[in-house]
Amino acid sequence: MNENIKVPMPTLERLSTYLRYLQDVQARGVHTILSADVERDTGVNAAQFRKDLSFFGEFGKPGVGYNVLELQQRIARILQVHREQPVVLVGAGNLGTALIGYPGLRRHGFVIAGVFDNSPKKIGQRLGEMEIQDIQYLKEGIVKLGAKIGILTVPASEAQTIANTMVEADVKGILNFAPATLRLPADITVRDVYFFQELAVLSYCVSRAELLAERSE
Amino acid sequence: MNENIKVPMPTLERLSTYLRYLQDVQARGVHTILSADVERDTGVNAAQFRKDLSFFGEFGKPGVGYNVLELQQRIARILQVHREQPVVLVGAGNLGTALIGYPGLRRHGFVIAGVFDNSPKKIGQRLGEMEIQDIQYLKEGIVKLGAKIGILTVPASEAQTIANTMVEADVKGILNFAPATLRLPADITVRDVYFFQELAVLSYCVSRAELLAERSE
DNA sequence: TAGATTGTTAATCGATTAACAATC
DNA sequence: TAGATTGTTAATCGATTAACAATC
Repeated sequence: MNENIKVPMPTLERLSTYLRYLQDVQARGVHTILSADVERDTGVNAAQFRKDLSFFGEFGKPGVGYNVLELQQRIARILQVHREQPVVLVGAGNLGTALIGYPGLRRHGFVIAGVFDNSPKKIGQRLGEMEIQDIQYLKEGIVKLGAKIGILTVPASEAQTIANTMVEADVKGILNFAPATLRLPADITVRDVYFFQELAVLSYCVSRAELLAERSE
Repeated sequence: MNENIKVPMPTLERLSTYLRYLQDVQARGVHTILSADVERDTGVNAAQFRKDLSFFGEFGKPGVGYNVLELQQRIARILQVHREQPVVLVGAGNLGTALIGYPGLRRHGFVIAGVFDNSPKKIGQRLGEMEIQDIQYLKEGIVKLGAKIGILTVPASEAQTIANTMVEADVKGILNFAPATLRLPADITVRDVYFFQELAVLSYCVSRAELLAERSE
């Protein structure tokens, strides 16, 4: 392991898969797992799993395997999901509302601590336990909450401006649901979730599968 | 170009980015673009863009560039999003409801043609223009609609069973929002959308950025 | 034609996986 | 100790990008 090594993004993405898997096996009362188990149950190659972990230290015992609870706790700590973390959400439309109502986020340590919108109709209304705030106060609001992560569920046309405000308020990571390419400083991490892209990929693969099926008839 | 060549997944994923970009520039009244424009505006390397397209044929004129409208139409056709396509949704919870209310999907050709749930409370209720149907009739429903794409917004514990039913009904692609690893035949395409993973990656990157910031203080 | 940009080949880069020495 | 599995190195595989001949 090396403190300063750059961790590949695919490795980072797999960490949460491992975490989920560890929670599953723990719920089943299993205390020790092997990298071979991970491969069998998640589809991730066993060497891949060991290599991924090696970026962060040593986690297993040769000849024995991995302690489920310990591995779980250490991965949670690496991802900083071992404690609650305030997150700000901008855009109280359908999707934003769904995310607030999604219990999975809080269960994983992400607390939506503030909700903002620009619609006079929505401002002041309650949404779950929160009151929708005027986007005009976004910057102060984020600073006060100390949120370093923002969720963007606004129309594409507003995404860049709001993202800029978030960055001014010292947000360092943005989960972007708006179908827009955000231009932000290099030290800001952006994750795009783009439903149309997912469906378009499916659409391509499905049509290709049908083509191949026809051909073999 | 070669009819039988396997298109890399990253290429496929970028196609919808290109499509979005082309719609943007078309709305601005631009008729021709260069691969260099794509790089400037989307961040995708110009050679990457040209290489991606080369899997599907020739699209531009050397010395001139690409016709926006033509390129748009041809990519839409490759992705099979040039015409409406029925999609079935299972799980009428918060997220499912949000997706049904999301106008972006229909605008891109994906019509949610059937909604299913297992909750007696929900079955029979209206949701948008549709009535929530009993999941018991899922298989027949999918066959009747002719849906080849399914959206799964159910709890993880039910995901595998429902996915199996979808496949029995000849669904070929599944957009899976359930935090579960689906085990399906190799010819079925699955795209996982996993919010916690996205947030966990952000969480890691944010904490790392803060670490580096502290060190340089 | 001269200038410009494509499509494609070749070089580079990075991620995955196989193999094995270290170690429990 | 013998057997088993890890952590890590080396080999493979695939994707990105630079370079350039083809072509408008």
